[in-house]
Formats: sequence, C-alpha cells, structure tokens
Amino acid sequence: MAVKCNCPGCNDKLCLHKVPIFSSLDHDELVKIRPMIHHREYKKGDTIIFEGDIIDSIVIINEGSVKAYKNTSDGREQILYVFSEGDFFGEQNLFGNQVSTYSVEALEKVKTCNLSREMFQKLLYTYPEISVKIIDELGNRISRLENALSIGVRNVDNRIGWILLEFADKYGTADEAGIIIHLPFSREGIANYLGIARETLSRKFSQLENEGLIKSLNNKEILIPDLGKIAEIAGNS
Amino acid sequence: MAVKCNCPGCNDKLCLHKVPIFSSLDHDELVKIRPMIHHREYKKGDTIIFEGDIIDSIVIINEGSVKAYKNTSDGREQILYVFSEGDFFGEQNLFGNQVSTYSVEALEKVKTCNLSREMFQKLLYTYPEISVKIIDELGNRISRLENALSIGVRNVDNRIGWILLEFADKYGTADEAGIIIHLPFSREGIANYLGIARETLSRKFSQLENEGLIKSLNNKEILIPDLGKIAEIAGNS
DNA sequence: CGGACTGTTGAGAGATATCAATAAGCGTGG
DNA sequence: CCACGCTTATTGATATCTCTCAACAGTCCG
Repeated sequence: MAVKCNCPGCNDKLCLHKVPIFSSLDHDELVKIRPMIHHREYKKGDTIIFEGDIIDSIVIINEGSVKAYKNTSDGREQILYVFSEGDFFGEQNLFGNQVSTYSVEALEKVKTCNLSREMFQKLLYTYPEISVKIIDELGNRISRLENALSIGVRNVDNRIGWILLEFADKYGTADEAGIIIHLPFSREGIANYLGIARETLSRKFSQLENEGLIKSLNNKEILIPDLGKIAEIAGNS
Repeated sequence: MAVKCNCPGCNDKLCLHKVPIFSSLDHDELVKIRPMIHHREYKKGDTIIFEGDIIDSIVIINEGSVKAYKNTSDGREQILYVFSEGDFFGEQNLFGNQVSTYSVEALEKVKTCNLSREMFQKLLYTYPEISVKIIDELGNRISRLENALSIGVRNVDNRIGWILLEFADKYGTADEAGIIIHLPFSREGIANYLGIARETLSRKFSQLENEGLIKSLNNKEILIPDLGKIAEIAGNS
C-alpha cells in the first residue's frame, strides 16, 4: 500500500503519498498541501479521539493501526473499524456535527497526518477528484456496515465467518498450508468487534478447530486451510 | 422538504429543486442538468432494483418512499433504509462495483429521477459543492449504520427504542397527547427493519403498551406520550 | 360475507449471556 | 533464565432471551 517516493526533496514525512484519496494529485500539488498538515504520534494504547470530543480535523493514518469503537449503554465496547496505513477518519465531522461518534485508540505505535476542517473543505473545492475518491471510500464503508448489519443482527456463526473473511483479506498471508491471519487484536477484541461475549467466541473457535476449519497457531495467528469453507459459514452469496 | 418552485418555465417535473444535493445550484444550472435526467414511475410493491442488478445510474426520489433491503442467507428480509422524497441511492455503484448491494421496493406510488453514472460523475467534477453535500449525507448514513450496529447486535429493547426515536423524528407529528408516528410499514416490516421475529416485536410492543410508553392507535399509527422515556429505552447517551 | 393476509398470544426449543473456576500466556523483576 | 503475578483465554453449568411452531383474532378487500 505504501508508495515509495523517490522524488528529490521528498522525505518520509510526505505521508500524503501513501494516502489513496490524494493519489490523483501530482507532486507539486502535494507539496502545496504539505504545510497544511500537522503530524502526531501515539503509542500503543493511546486514545487518539474520545467519543464525544469535538473534532476539527480529518486524521489520516501514516503508520500503524487503530481501532474505532463505541461504548454501548450496556457497558460493552463495540468495535466498528480497524483503520491502518492510508485510511482516514473524522470526515463525518467536517460538516454538520463536529462531535466524534466513536473513540479511536492506537493498537500499536501510530503516526498520523492531521488536516484541519477548513483546509480539507478548501481542498475538496479545489480538487474535485479528491471528493470522488472519498465518496468511493465512504461507499465501501457503507457497504461493509450494511453487510455487518444484515448478517450480524441475528446469526453469530455467519458473523464469525464473515469476520474471518475480512481478516483473511486484510491481514492474511498465503502459506502452503493455507492462509495465515495475523490478527489485529486479542480474542477479546474480536469478540468486541463481533458484539458477542468473549466466552462465546472461545467456544465457537474451539468448535471450528475441531471441525478442522481453522487452526489456532497462537493467540495472534490463525491458519485457515480452506477459505471456501469459511465463506460457506459466512453464508456468502 | 419540498421546495416550491415559482420561476417561469419550471413545471413540477423539475424535481431537482427538491433534491438537497443540488440545492446549491441556481436555476440556470438546474436547467442545464435537466435534460440528463430520466424519469420513472412505480406503483406500490414494484421492485425498482434487485440486489445483484447492475446499476448504471443514481436514483433520486421525487415522490413517495421506498424500502431498501437485503435477503439474508437465513431467508429473512433485512431492511436497511427507508428512502423518501429528496433521498438518493445507487451512489455506491458509480465507481468500483456496479452491482447493487440491496433491493429497493416502492412502499407507495413512487416517482424517480435517474441520472446516469457518467453524467453524475461529470457533475461532481463540475460542481464540487455537490460532492460536499453527498459526502455530508453519506457521513450521516454511516453514523446511523454505526449506531444501528453498536446498539443492535445484542440488545433488542434498545433497538426498538432506537427505531421509535428514528420514526418519531422522520414520521412523527406533535399532538397534545404526545407524538403520533405514522409508520411507514407494517409490524412485519418493522420486525424486518429490526432484524427480529414478528412475534417478538408484537410481544415487546404489548409490553411497552402495558407500561404506558406507547399507545397503538391502529396498525399504522402509534402514540408516544413521552419521548424521553423511549430515549431511555434506546439507551441514548 | 368470505378469504387471505397480518397481528397477537402461548408453549417449548435453541442459542447466547452470565457466573464461576481453571488454564494458559505475558511481562517484570529478581 | 526462571519465578511470580497479572492479564487473557478456555471450559463448564445455569439463566435468560429470542426464535419457532401453533392456534386464534383482527383487518383489509374483493
């Protein structure tokens, strides 16, 4: 995903190169935008934004990954997204409501590029292609949420299959024995992503392992011998 | 929501006036866009788009309302949205994937304005403010879906409260006894919206009625004496 | 007025949450 | 490098909730 920049005068701080939404801009344009960007750095466990905070800038992840989550009224932590290099958040808050609808926490060391509300809006008017990219990405997020909603409201098994597919796609590496998923977080995190109890996830995973559909290599890695069978569980059409 | 157009030469077919995403354009610009629009009409029960269909245009609702839903792998119908006058759909399919991720069915007589993929994209480049409006609206939809997901994955009571609030906001009229909601669809429809069994909804509604929190006037109207108490049920923070 | 669809209510089955106990991993400091 | 303690994960037993099946009531429409 990271685009190597070999142009003169461009150091690794020019994170804009990594960001898909700016990919249509040429180097000169990026250089113009550069001074508008503020850089931030966080360590694992830091909270970047609290739900309810006022946000005045869009945040683009330059390095590392974060989780975005809501604290529900029954005391759970519902994870909505895992964002990593090149992803952005805070865009909902650039127009009407300026209050963040979720908290964001660093899952590892994270570097961000922050672009103020005003600057970002100005960019959208100057470079319509940025808007188009954003609309595209928001459309993808919407599709994903719609899927999660329609799958997840009832059937837990489907939802587990679905999340395994998502993880395989984002964090999987091919191996001779199948696909190895490097999980972005612990079992508890996965349970919070799925909105189920930690214990239930444990049971389901044990069951899947007994059936040979997954193999738990360690707490952060899972081997999937046959992705097709997982897709069946997910009820993929 | 409907904007009265009193300019000369503008008949009621100039639906663009009703559409928030075009609200920043002046009359001359709208007139230019007008020839690009194709009009369609549907009657109650008509399916406007089937999940899986190839979509090549964005659809803006000029009159009436529709439901957008997915058929889940376990045979349910999961309703995702109710769109009405001024709302649009099909925008996810204008870039990458051209296949509709949901079906859309008319809940009553519906008139639409259809704008082709190519024309729509051209508009976005010509009028950046349209993109900004769309990003804003997509942000709202995302927030709503995130809410539905975090509320709904587990707690059914919260979800019922939440949907009552949504309905009160969209379809409610103030009355001396409280807020009267004119439901967009049947109990079965509401159950499909919530992703629960029809019978469960019945029971929950009976319970709420016993507690005096709602009053079922008839199958299409509900009275809410105290919205605050419903908000409590929704677990609103 | 009758039929079909929609809504309500009851009883039992199935699934997941919760509580509790045990086991396994992880980091820290000796 | 190992031992200790703390956190995370697994497994078991029970409780709670929602679904499903079934019967009945109500409503809409021809």
